[in-house]
Amino acid sequence: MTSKAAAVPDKPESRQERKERTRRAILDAALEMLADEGFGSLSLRALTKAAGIVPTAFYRHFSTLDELGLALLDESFMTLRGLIREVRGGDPAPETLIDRSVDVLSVQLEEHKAHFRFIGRERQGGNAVLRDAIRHELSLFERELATDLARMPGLERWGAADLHVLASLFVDLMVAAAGELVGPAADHPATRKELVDNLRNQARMIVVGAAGWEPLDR
Amino acid sequence: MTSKAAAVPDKPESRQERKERTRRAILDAALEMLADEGFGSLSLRALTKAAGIVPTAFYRHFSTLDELGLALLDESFMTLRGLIREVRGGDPAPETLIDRSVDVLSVQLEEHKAHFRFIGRERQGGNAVLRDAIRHELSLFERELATDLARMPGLERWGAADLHVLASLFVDLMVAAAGELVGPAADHPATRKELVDNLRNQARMIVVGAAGWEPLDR
DNA sequence: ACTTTCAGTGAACATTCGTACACTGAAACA
DNA sequence: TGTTTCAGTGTACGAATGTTCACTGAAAGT
Repeated sequence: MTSKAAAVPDKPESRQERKERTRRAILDAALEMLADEGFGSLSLRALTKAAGIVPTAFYRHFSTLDELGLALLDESFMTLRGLIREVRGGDPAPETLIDRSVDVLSVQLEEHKAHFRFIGRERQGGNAVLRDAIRHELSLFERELATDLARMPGLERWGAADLHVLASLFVDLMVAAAGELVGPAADHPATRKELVDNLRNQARMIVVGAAGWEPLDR
Repeated sequence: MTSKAAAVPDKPESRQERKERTRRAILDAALEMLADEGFGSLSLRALTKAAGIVPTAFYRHFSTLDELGLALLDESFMTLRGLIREVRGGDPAPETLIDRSVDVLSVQLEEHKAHFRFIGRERQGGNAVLRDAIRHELSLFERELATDLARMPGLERWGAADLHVLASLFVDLMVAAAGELVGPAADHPATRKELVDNLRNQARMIVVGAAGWEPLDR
């Protein structure tokens, strides 16, 4: 097919190019299979078959299944960090911040559905290594969010504990919303709109709470 | 051992008594194993071995593994409903309601850790049947919570949409907190106290938000 | 006292699993 | 040019999987 009909000479393929290509095939196959099953019940044989390689070839890229899981986590948290960066970029007008954040989340969630689904699944999943890694990364994410929030007008005098309360509320909200929006129910546009609208209102109610919040102790 | 040494005559065991006993053994074994793995990777052979029966005997109680999962869900949501009932009972003074709810949740969570862990795991787990069932039950739970909230002072004039926003916030918060509190990190008393304290503050911030909330449209 | 019911047994099955091992062939290197 | 490296192949293995079937023996029903 592509050998002669294609106009581009796609033949010359470096050795590490090819390796990287099958590595991606493995990662993509895993992400697709993880839509139907948990990481714990992921079969190496079925995975490699879906990736188009023979079972034993897997070990040329990962020495264990857990290593594959951690690689998937790296990818997934890359996109999660991209989310916060995209929200931060542009105008940081406090008024439009909620709408902007919800919109960005909605778009990124649709674009990298597999990554967020993976995080949401394995966050409470059976594998202890993945679970702890996700917990750690999410706490870093929350911390980063907290430092951002500290610069918001009206929150300058909040203590670390207050910021933690608010940031964890937002993270919990994001995780919960992501869990809903990656599900099959969110494919129906009207249902998806309801979910996003409710998410926006939830965020607003939390912001109202933050506005009326009197900082703890001290 | 128990045949002669025991003072109680534990011999006379009815047929359905015995059946119920092994059924419980299966359910308990499953709940224990589900602390380490997802339902999707639950092995029927390992399960029946843990329950003290031969693999094929499983089918005398459940015709499929999914049926076992649904039975576990029934149990788990029984305890969840017990939670809301216990909060409702006693004095419904709005002032102490948050502290009371958090305390009840903390105790019930410790007492029925396996049930809540099961719900939290399979909520985003691989099995579509369990996932949908949990989603449905949680939406019922949220609805029930919403009708309770509708009777609270200051919320009498809220619309269904407003109540949905607040109730879903509380449910998300409860699910998130449960996920943290069933983990091994919550075994350390100091860590657990931090988690519970933060949960209480999160609930308070939401309540402040609800107090300052102006109902949608109309 | 007999027959029936049925929870639990035990052997056997076809699959699927993860992994070890020796291999091939082309790219990278000398 | 000849040599080395190494991603991917193919076979083979023991272990574990879910499910079948005929069975046993004691409780339940007659």
